[in-house]
Amino acid sequence: MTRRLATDDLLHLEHFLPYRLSVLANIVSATIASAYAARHDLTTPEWRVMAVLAREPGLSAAQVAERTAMDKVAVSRAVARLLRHRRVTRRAATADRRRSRLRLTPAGMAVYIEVSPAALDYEQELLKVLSSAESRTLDAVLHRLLGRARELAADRIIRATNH
Amino acid sequence: MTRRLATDDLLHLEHFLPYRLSVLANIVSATIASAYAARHDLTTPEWRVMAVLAREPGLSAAQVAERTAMDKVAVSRAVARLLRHRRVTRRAATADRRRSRLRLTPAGMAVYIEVSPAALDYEQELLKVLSSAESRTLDAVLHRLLGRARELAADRIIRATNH
DNA sequence: TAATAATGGTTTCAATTGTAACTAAATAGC
DNA sequence: GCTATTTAGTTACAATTGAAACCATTATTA
Repeated sequence: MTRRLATDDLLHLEHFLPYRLSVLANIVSATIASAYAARHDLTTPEWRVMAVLAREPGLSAAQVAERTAMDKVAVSRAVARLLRHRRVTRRAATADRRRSRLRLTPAGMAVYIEVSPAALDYEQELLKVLSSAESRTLDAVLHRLLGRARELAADRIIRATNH
Repeated sequence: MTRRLATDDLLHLEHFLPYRLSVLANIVSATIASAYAARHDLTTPEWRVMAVLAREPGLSAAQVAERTAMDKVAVSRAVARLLRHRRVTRRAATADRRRSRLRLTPAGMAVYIEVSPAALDYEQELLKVLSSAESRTLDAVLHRLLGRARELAADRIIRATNH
């Protein structure tokens, strides 16, 4: 008994995981950005660069790119703005003079120390609607989904490259 | 016994939920887009508009915006492209001539019917790394997080407006 | 050790996106 | 019924982003 192809068999946007992830991530990022963007004249890429440099001073731009999942152009632009605002310093690495060593200035650290708790508060407010078991599951699930998403993305790239 | 403020107390990007959501959503969206963008000359906004029109023919642009979480400008641009490619039709609503009624053409439906299973396959591939219990939890958790994120975003807007 | 390739990072140019201003039609107030 | 508002959607302009070309330095290799 074959059925006609019905729209029910096809994709329903509201239930489609990629769409839901995208909407959630956008609203969350926009809300957080609205908290620091105006007050500190800080973009999301800058904020990410600062966050990794706070924990690992002396990283190069490429290392920052790795840790923030940004591309090198985005890092370059964020760093340029941070330099102009005297929030980071840059000097050439002694061994390899192509490579830079980036650090937060005290002023940069001060901004980070002020913004960071607000961001963490927001995260806590968001997680209030989950039980601690759900939070743990979410943590594990996101970790595994990200790994899987990277695998699938790599697959595609190989296929696309070999076209 | 008070401790000095350490970077451990501050935000660690890799563990920060908003950051992780953003990275995951981006890689997932980019992978899916790479599947249909080149093959069908279709952008993500167009794809979303098509997906809702497939299920609910005759929606207005504003209704499409609601259901896709896009703003009206993005919908307008996506619809303009879809009209040019003869993938949707538009006529004015009889009652209110400002309002449009949008429908997929057979050609538009054909594209949707071709792309849709590939997108659903991708979703299944992604979810393979989760148990069915985890999938169900994720579903519920995303639903609640989205509701909460909307509340928090609304809060901010009110505060921002009353500055 | 000269020539070539690879790497780190920046710049340029085009495409995408966001914000505000706008047009057209409908509704509300008087 | 005439003006003021609101709503639906588009357009214009600025800011952001992405892809490719680019410069400088280091590594490779013949």
